[in-house]
Amino acid sequence: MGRGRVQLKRIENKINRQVTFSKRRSGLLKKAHEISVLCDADVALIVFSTKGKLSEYSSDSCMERILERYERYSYAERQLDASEIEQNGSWTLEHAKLKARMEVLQRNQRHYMGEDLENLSLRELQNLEQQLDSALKHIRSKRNQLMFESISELQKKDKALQEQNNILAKKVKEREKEIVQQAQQNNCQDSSSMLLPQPIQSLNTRGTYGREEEGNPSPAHRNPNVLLPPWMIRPS
Amino acid sequence: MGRGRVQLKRIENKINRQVTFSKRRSGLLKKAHEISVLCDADVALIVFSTKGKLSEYSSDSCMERILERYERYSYAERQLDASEIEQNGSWTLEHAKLKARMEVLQRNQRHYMGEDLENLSLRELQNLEQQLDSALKHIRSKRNQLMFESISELQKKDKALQEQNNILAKKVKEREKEIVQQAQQNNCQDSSSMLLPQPIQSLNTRGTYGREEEGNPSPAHRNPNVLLPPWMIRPS
DNA sequence: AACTATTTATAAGA
DNA sequence: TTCTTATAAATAGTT
Repeated sequence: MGRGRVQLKRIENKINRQVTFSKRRSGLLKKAHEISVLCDADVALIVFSTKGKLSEYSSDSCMERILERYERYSYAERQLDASEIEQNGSWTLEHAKLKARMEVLQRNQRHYMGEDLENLSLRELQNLEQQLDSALKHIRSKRNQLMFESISELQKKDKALQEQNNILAKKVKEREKEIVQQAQQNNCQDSSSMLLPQPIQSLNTRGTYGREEEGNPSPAHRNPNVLLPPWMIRPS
Repeated sequence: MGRGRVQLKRIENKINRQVTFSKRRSGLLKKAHEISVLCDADVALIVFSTKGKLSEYSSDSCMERILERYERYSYAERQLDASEIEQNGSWTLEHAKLKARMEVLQRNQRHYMGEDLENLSLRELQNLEQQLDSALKHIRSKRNQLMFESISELQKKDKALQEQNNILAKKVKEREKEIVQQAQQNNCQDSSSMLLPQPIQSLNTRGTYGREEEGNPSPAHRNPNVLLPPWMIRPS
């Protein structure tokens, strides 16, 4: 349907193939919907593009329901384990299905962990690779988000501690004055600077958390567990 | 498409509905096949008629394979069975355990796909990241292995074809000589170079498979299905 | 099942 | 990607 007759073979031009895919996919989905409505049929349609992108259509009842129906039907057709099922009662069927699905999940999981790749085709490997790649991106972005949140929280805490620190330092100075005055009153001047506290050093304000120069570790680095979250310690 | 416009609603006349179903079903199956071939897509189509009769189509890889692949994508598993289990007191402990394990697997799977990361701690995210990273390495190495195998196989084939090609070229030259001699014998010299064949151009030996320069496509590129495996065609 | 008048889908071009 | 348009294909109603 179009300006030229079309050969039923793979379209080699990539752009063309992509465009045709897009058009035909929407046509196919439309027709799947139409037959399901017009003829009251239950339809499930799953399409993976070359690049592995999924499109799906399912009529009224959801996809899983239709797929289950399909499994049931094809089970019945193949009459697998029919005897076993009848022997052990109806729940065994559910149990068997559960087991089968679990096996699928486990196999997938192994694939996600990069194991058990021997039986995969190049195509499947590529899909897996793409999926994992995008998953990694999500995970890394999530991790970064958590890290930034942690950083800004620490900075807030830092600021609060600074302020408290200043207040305390002032109080100490006042206390010192009182002592000095008392000492002068008692003619005894050798205790002058004994109680002067070292102000607590702050994190720098750029969120870089020390190590500005090698060989000159900041206090935060000498005592990393006090202020730094665990992920800050490893280079990763 | 037909002699009248059609409303997108259930056809009430039973006969009509059945006929339309039959026609449209075959159309739908055809189109599913076409898109799978033309656009190199993986398609699964399941249709249950009103009466419950099953029709199905699946591209190259078998139905089960595609459905598995689908399951990998769709993990929005219904937990309908949970209530069912409690209703039915006869469920064994083992079954419940199975169910629980499956949920764990499903959650893991979602994590492996970079989904549902909200409740993970930074530590967990890092573990996940490391695992996926190493999985990706395995997968990529496996893919490379497959690709190199394919390449060396193609190179072998290429070499063999080259040799055959040379032999044929020699034969043709000899044949040409004979013809020229005959022509000289007949005092007729205008057929001199008519049968000189073009030797078949080889793949280059570095395994780069043509397209060394744009605008000068190699013969392998003009006829990719002859020598190239599918993954060599896309740049991906 | 076949046959067509029409509608629809879509290939190619912009 | 989206729109347009000429044309191929699908199919509704009919035989």
